[in-house]
Amino acid sequence: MKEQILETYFPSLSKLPELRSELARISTVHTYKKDEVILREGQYIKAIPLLISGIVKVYKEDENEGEVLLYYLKQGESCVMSMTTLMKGEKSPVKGVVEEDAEILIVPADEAIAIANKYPAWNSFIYDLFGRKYDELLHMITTLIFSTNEHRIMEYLEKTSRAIGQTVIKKTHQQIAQDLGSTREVMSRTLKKLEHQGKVKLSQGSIQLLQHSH
Amino acid sequence: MKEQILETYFPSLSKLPELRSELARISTVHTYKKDEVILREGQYIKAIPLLISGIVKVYKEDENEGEVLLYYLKQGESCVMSMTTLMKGEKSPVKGVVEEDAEILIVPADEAIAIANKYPAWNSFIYDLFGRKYDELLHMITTLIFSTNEHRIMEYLEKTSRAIGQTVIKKTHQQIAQDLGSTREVMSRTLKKLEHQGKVKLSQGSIQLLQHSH
DNA sequence: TCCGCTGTGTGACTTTTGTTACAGCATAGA
DNA sequence: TCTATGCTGTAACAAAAGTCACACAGCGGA
Repeated sequence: MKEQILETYFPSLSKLPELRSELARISTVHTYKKDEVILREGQYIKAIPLLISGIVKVYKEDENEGEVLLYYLKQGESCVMSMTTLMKGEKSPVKGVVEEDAEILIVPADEAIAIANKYPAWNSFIYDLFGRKYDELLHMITTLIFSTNEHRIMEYLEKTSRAIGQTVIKKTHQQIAQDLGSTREVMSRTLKKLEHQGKVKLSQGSIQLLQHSH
Repeated sequence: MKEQILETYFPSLSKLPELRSELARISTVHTYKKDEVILREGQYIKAIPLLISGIVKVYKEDENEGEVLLYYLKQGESCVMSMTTLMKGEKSPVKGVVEEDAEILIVPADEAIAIANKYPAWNSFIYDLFGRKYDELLHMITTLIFSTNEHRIMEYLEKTSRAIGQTVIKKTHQQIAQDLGSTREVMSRTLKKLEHQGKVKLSQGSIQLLQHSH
């Protein structure tokens, strides 16, 4: 059954039957509810999570100020920071919160290291994921430097829409402000502007994305 | 001689004599002059660079606007993006420019993949580096979101000072503006402010760092 | 020494973002 | 149906960052 899950959601880890069955043997499936914190900043990594279903939000906290949404983790993904942090024996620099009820395949830390040392395919999997998330961060940086808030909010809405697989995003302006490290008033003002431009439709507690910017 | 270099600058890749001699065998040493572009955005990765000496600046370009300095690469480091990008067969999302004349150990792409598949230590090395650079990006993001320009410039000066190993930074306000994706006037104004605070001393074409912010 | 180029300083203004303060709206539950 | 509470809209102001215009300083070559 776990082999079947790996086969379906983690094809790159399943090509080698040996790796697949070893992963199936050492991992356990857990389910988490919305808003559960599965990874705390400053905590040592005890396991590598492989997402089967649901969505996990990954945040970076700032010492004194607030926190920012970095990206979402979806089906077939894992928290890349976990792997590198684990290898270095350091504490997690990020926080993971369940956004949509999630089923997660948990691979214990020491077993994950053994796997990494034994199977090249595991490293390829991690490299691939790492590259993708790294790209997202790079894109975030250029947006922060070269774009306006307006553009940034549109990208946030698009990213969120893509993650949840629908155009209606059930979030308050306050929540969006928190995810972006800004304030409610600025969000309200900017969203109104976007509505006038016909890009979104606003209602209580939700926003419908009408047009994609790119 | 290359074994000696690995031994000295890449100890984690030298513990296993077998890996060390294999790396020595397949790699070649090249020297690059200041301002040489050793890695272009949009280019396929042909080799993994391991820095022996000198400094390489890594930039991310924005489609329409400018480019931003992401971080410096120093002795004992490598361009992490190269490895993940290489594994995925994609094009480089960043640009690498020599800041101080550099000696670089070049490991050809296909050989690097073979090494990664064969030696766990190589992957540990990459994970470690990746984690460090990822952290730098995360820090950059929180600075962009939660701090002022003033703070950001201080961090830039400190980072640069650390990289070159001295407190006098030979850069014009224009160059700094480019590295940060801002404008010369804003840099001049802010630097003047920092000088009044006694944090830096300004002269033509160079800035002396007097105090560290943290 | 003088000229010219590059680099720097700065005032005045615009745009963008954040802050304060408050009013009105929507919805769930009494 | 009414009301409390949370969500949204918006004006007015403040602060930060970017833009424009121009003066002048420093340095290197003719």
